[in-house]
Amino acid sequence: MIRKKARRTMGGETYKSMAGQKDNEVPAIRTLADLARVAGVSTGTVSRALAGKSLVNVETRERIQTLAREHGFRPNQMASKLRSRRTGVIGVVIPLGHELRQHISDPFFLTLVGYLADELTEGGYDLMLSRALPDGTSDWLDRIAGSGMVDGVIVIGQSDQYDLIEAASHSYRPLVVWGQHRAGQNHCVVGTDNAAGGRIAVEHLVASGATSLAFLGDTTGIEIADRLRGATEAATAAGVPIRHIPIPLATDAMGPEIEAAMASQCSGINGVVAASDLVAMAALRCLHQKGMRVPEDVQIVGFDDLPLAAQTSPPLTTIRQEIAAGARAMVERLRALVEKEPATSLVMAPTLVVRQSTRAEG
Amino acid sequence: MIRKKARRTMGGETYKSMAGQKDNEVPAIRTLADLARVAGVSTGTVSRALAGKSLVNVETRERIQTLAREHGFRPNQMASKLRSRRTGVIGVVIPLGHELRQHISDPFFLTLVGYLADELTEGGYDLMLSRALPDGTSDWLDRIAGSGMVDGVIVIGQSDQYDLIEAASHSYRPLVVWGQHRAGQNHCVVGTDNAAGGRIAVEHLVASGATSLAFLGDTTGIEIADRLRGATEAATAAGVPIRHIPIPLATDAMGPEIEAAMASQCSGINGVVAASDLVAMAALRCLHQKGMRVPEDVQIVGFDDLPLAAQTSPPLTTIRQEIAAGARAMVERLRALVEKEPATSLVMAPTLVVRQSTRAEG
DNA sequence: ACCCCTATTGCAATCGATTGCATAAGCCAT
DNA sequence: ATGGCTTATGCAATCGATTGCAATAGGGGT
Repeated sequence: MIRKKARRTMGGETYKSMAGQKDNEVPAIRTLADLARVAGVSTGTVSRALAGKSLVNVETRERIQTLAREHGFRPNQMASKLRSRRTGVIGVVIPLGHELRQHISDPFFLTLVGYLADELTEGGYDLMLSRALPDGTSDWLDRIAGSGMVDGVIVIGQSDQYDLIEAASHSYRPLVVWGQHRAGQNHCVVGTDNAAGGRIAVEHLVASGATSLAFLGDTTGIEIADRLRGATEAATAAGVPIRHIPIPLATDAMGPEIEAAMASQCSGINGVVAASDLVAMAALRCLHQKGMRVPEDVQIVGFDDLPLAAQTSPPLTTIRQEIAAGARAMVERLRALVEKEPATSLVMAPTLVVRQSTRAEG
Repeated sequence: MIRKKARRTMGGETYKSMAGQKDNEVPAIRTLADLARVAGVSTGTVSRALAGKSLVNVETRERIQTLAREHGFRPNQMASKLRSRRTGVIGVVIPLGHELRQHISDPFFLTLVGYLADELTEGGYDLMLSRALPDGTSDWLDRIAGSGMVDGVIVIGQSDQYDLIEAASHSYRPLVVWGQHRAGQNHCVVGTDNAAGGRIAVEHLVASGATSLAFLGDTTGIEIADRLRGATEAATAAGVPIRHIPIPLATDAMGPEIEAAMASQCSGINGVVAASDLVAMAALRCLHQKGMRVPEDVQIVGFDDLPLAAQTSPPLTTIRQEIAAGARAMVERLRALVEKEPATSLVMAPTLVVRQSTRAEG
């Protein structure tokens, strides 16, 4: 045990004294103080020079900047952020509340993450990605928000954590959520009018001849529940029957379940509203295997308009969510909140993108 | 000017004194010192107690931990990381060297990011996501590696930055790259044997009756170039002609270009090796529109085996890359490197996944 | 009764950059 | 020549947690 202890200590020492000297002949400049010594000025001046402040002499500033570049010096961010009380990092969290099987690699989430990464990088922020598995303790949001590591938090999808998010938003301000808006809610949300999306989908199906509908998708997530609500309303208004088939949204488990569900419950259905493009794709494939033609025998409308919706055969008619615009809006709002300014929620109108998985209207 | 200065100072003060008091009646405990005062001990003891060290009395430790939980106190990570010289953050970078149009939301990258997020979170690390647009200055890797914000860096895809990565690996150790392995390289890489993948694809196509082949995909990325090389070797060995059609891999621009390319160059082709599943999907759709049947008229083999490869119609025969296993391997290796232990590169064997876009062999 | 030892706890230096304030130098006007 | 002003720089406190070392108290052995 003593030996182990000794070894560890020595290891630490070795690390410290050798760090950065392996491939550099020069003594390696690691801190502001090092650079200050080389430049013959104080650390304060170096700090100001590197920050490009006008307080320092132009000549001095450039000399120091050149020196820093030559030595590949970059100030330690940890120290900087500690002192300036600003991290320049935004936390992006995906709560996986219902359906633990729904992996973080869900295409919709990842597409949104991609756009967020672009927007945040553009604005000089870094992006810290976390997945949260809410358990009983329910401190997943506090943990990341209160860690002192991030200036603000973006939550992608409310899952079944709506109440917790709403509660957290009262004490933690720089918080923007992708999801469903409810009247009177406190937290700033950006999302799509899901009910309208469901309605539009059904109206399109009815207009192009569908007479017996199904809604495919589990409605634990409140966004999905709202899509079903809109779809049901429109179906009722049109006098067309609609059946709800709550298959899970998890990518990997979708295949078998959808086949079982469709085999047993879908006889006579000629119009399908899918909770997402992925569900629609699974349905497409399932129908194809059963020898049903799309859109001749059954019409399908997806939801999301992911890039790959245009790549299926037939290409998918779908309800488009403006993911890129949404990402931009979220970052704008979060920045406002970080600056202590107010921000209002945004509910975007969904649009129908007609491709070839439905017939022409009329 | 004086007024402005004064205002700024006051603003700062206000922020400081009011922070965290908005929704809390209690004076809010923000620092170790605050908690120490409440608990009647020193900050050192609190620090040790929260870290769960055995040095402190069990009783005291539990009292402090309870107190911390009650007040929702969480130590400031910036300070902690500064002192302990360990950030617990891994940087994940996607260099977009060739093809700036290739968005960060490329499904393959994002799938890998998803798995990495899972693996890293599991291991107690956070993940900082960056996209890098290498320009002339070429310091994108140093910038993130030397920022002091991360313990290590994972680079997803070498793009056309192989030399820069190789160079950086000499001075920056905790670095693991997803991509192509070259003999004698210094940086630790995890990836697939791309040449073997190309070879397998061609062998399968030939075995199932293809007599005139095409390879679809731009080969600026060295991984893709290697796939083409393997494919060409196998075609030559089998005495079957193969044509290279360098369409770009960018998702959005793929549609039109692939159609133009296939229209002009693909007459007589009955076997296609795609550089990725996405390219394969585009080809699939294109052929479908032209009335060609897959696999009866043309057979297609994709590359990657993304989850959605099973969802196309017909489902895609493809060369599988072990993305999940790769992510795990990368994290394992990175952890070793962070601990100053050696790590060796890993080249995984690709496997053929036969679905319905190719005919039965023999 | 005295000394040694161990289990706890406090003290203060430290990580590295930032920034308010003080200081110094240079310049102009009186 | 002196005071006022601008510009440039240095000094030292500060951000908040960690940790080596010192100090204290209580327990046991002789």
